Amino acid sequence: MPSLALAALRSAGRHRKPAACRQLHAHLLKTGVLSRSPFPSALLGSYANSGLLFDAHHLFDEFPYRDAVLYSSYLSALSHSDRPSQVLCHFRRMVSVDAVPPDGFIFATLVKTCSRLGSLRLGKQVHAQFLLSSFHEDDVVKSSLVDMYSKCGAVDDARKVFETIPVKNHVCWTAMLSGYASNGRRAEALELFSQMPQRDLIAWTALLSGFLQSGDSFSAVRLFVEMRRGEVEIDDAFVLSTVVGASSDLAALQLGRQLHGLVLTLGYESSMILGNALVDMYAKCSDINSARAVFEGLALRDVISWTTMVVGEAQHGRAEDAFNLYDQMVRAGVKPNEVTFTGLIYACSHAGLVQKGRYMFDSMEQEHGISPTLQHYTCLLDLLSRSGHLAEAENVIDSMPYVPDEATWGALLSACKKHGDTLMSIRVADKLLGLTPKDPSTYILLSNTYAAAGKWDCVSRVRRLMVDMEIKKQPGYSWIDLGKESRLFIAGEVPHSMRQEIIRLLNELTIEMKKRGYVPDTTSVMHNLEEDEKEQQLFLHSERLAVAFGLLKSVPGKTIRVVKNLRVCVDCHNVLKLISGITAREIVVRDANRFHHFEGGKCSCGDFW
DNA sequence: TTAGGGTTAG
Repeated sequence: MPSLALAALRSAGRHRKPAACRQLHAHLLKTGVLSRSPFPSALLGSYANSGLLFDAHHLFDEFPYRDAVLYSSYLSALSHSDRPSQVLCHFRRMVSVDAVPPDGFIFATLVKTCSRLGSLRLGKQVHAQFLLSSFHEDDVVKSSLVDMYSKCGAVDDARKVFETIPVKNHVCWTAMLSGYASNGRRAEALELFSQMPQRDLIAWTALLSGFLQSGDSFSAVRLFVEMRRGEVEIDDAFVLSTVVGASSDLAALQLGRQLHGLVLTLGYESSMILGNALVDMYAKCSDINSARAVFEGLALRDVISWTTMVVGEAQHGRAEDAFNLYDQMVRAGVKPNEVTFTGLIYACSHAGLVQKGRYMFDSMEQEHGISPTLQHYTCLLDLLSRSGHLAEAENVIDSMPYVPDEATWGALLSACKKHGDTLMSIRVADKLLGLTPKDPSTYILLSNTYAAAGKWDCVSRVRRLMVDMEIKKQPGYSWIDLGKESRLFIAGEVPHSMRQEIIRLLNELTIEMKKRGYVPDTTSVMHNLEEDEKEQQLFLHSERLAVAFGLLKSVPGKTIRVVKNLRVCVDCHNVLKLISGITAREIVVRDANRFHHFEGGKCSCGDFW
């Protein structure tokens, strides 16, 4: 009978059945076997797995004796929880109060905790203790060390530990593989992958996800195609979620649609996580209506489902929809998290809803107990400064409990420029320059600010810094995907094969635009050029080339979707509005910051971006 | 009782 109870307990934990765990707890108490090993640790583990961390705490605290096995279960449950740092307090208690020395199980859990905390320093301390212990040959601990070093970015240290494992199993191979791939060490990842004795689905997923994490979404998609050609059976939703994430990143709508089809074919449409990934994919691929349709079809929605949709609506400029969703979410009893509020304040910021944004910022802490992070302050500052409340925005920086970073000062500086406050923009630019920024766009912003104020000595200082730090202005490029054909356009470079057609169309459109009052706005061109040269530069901005290509090549009447790596400039924004009116076509542009839906001469952002 | 792969912002 006890073995049946044990099997039931493990099953309840594995299948996350909290009610069953509690019933079994009562049963174990009644039959008097609760204190008999391995019931205490098994029950504790099942409680933790089923999300009943409070019951697990209670069981642990009330237990008459706490040995290494019980500690092991408990620390493991804490290491997987959302507060892994609690492991450390209980570890100290284990050693000092209960005088239990750590064994291999405990070491593995400690290393896992360091990995979750992202603390390399602590990880090295635990590693040193492990080497001094009598468990120093434990391969499971070594595997966890490989994973910890990989996740903390110390890939070479991971490799050193990896080499000391005499018989390598799937787990340590995958940990090492993931380390190389997620830290951008592509060649070594592929080399290791080719050496693996067996490549299971987890290894493929790790490699694919590693590429995605290191920003190489193209490789991730290529790898998925290669995987599909082989004999690996997709029997869980992990790899699909990852590759759907890659198509979001690439804004590859056609690919995303195909993957959605595959998800349905393979029967994973009920996976919430995959559903969340699809919602995000459609939103990021500019098809917000499909995102909404997938969201409405989700059988179960967690905070990530709601937040993904809220953020999607916000980035598409549909602030009212974002807030309606938020109200529904709260009514449905789902507790918002810090990301939800980033999305909501962002929605206000991009719709000029200053009062509402201030209110959301306050309610985050007062009504939901979420302390604002630096990012929330930056969002608030962005909202205030964009709307012209520059002094109040600067005041946010002075009063917030964080040191402002490049993004914070950058947001304020953009707003100063927009509102023509030269004195303040110089003051902010000086602060920003003192931070030695990393982002090329910050240098462009600084250079433009100083140039506009005629501070040429500062302009040359910024230029020198760019040369010294080998910072290059990122060329603007736009990408258009017409299904059968996709094309990349770089600013100033018209593809030879279509040169005449594209230039002719843009010229014709310019004539019509001028009839409708278009005057080129060259303020965003930074070089000291003559006015007509500046206009020529604008004329060849990549998004215009891509839209022209779309107008020439796509099915008439179909929405034209373009992705741009930088922000759309003021002049292109005016031009795209006009083109959408002249050609009666909907044009959707995803730029570095948000989405613009141009239709009938207007943009969904209300010129507020 | 311990170790590998998945979804939201930036």
